[in-house]
Amino acid sequence: MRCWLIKSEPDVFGFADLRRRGREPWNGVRNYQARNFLRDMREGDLCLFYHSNARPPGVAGVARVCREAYPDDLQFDPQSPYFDPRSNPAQPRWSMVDIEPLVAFPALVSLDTLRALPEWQTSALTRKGSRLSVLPVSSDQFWAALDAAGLSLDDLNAGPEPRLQA
DNA sequence: GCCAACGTTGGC
DNA sequence: GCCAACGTTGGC
Repeated sequence: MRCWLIKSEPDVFGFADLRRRGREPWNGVRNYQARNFLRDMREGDLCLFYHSNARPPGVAGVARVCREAYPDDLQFDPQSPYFDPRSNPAQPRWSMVDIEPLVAFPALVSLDTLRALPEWQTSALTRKGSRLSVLPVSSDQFWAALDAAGLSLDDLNAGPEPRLQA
């Protein structure tokens, strides 16, 4: 099982939204490196759900991949901001996975907190100027983030988050 | 294949 | 709102 970090702007779609939805297609990724990482994801992989463009930015919880990569339908929708006129259904350019919420962090683990952890020194997340929205995370980094949230393996094994009311 | 112009990301 | 860093586009 691999670990990942995925970014989302909470004003647009935050971890609480994922808890309300129960499950969500992770669409709109339009960067080749990030897309390739999406395609590497396997069912059951864990994702740190990161809030970008937030004050403060940081990890809000853990999600789990519940469907592996398939074509992102928004690339074919002319009404969508994610429409890509150069893609075609025979050879879709962009992919998405489905994710579900697993554990909400009791409190956000901020970017500042991650930066202070030795495990995170080498991450693309903490590297200045890096804008990658999907990136691999080592198991050391994953557990360090979970520990910073005050959580343990037991909390992950407790199973999916109860669905929030919409 | 180079590279200038442009658009976007995302922390601050 | 600013702007540094980065990716993409397209003329040549």
